[in-house]
Amino acid sequence: MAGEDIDDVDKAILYALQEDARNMSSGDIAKRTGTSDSTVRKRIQRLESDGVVKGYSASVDYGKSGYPLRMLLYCTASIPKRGELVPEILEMDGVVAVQELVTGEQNLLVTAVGETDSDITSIAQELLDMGLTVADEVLVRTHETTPFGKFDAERHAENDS
Amino acid sequence: MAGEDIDDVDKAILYALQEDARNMSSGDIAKRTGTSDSTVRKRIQRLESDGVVKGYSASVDYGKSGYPLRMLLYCTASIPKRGELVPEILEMDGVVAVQELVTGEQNLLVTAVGETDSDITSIAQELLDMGLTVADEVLVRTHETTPFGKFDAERHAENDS
DNA sequence: TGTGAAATAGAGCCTGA
DNA sequence: TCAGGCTCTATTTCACA
Repeated sequence: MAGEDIDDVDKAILYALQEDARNMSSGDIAKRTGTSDSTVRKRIQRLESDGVVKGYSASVDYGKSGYPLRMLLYCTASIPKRGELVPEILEMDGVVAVQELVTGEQNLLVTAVGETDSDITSIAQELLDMGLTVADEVLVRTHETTPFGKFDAERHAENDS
Repeated sequence: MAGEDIDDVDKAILYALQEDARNMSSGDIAKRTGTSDSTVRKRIQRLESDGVVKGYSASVDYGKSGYPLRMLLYCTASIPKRGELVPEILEMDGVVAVQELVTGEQNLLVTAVGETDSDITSIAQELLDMGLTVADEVLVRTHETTPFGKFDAERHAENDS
């Protein structure tokens, strides 16, 4: 019910918070949007309580912090139990992400980070112990993310009067 | 060269910043680590300049903000050009992540977000125009992330005096 | 590591659509 | 009635020693 009422100011806020969630002040965003800092702060609170903003996280280079291995583990779970398993998998030491995929097979994609192969195999073993099948493992060489472009007002400057 | 000198204080900082990069003050982290807030702030600056912390980003629920489609696009690129293409792909409107995979085939994994199918097919077309082959597309039902457990001092309380 | 100046966030109030 | 903007106070940050 808190869905589609995302206007251009909200998008600009979301984009700014994706660019730099820690150092971007409400005043900075206010300057971009032509509003006041208190308005931006209240908008952010609303976006948070509506669940549009789920949280703020530092992006860490795991390689530089001593954990050079990043792997994708493709798992198969029975359909009814798939969703219930996700929180448990997220608690596992070394798992940084879990995605439910809409495919017949290999419907859980687990991203694991570790220092050595044994860290990863340990996670794979835990997944097996939960009753999951680990169908494939792929090593990730690089991983880059970027703010969502459709929140960027600059790039979508077509329909403003 | 800025690699392995990550001590327990650094790990606690990294964990705290992954938990809540925006609202976690240096003082909060100082209380956890038994140091002072100015020490924490200087540590953070060092982690940032060393590239261990790559940035801070808001985690957005794209579904609730009007973009319910999240897809994984598995692409094949010739090995020599693969790395050079990544920045260009990240610039594409709707792409939120690109990963280089260490496999013979399907060695680029692009995560795209959109409102409708045509948003995604548009991205797929752009990838084709770059000379990439889109080998497979998978819809993502849910996507959850979590802080890296090995940075959590609580969970690894074995070798403290 | 600790201190003082500047900036930022949060709560309450007021205005206008 | 409610969202935007203003003001005041408590925190937080930054630069300095």
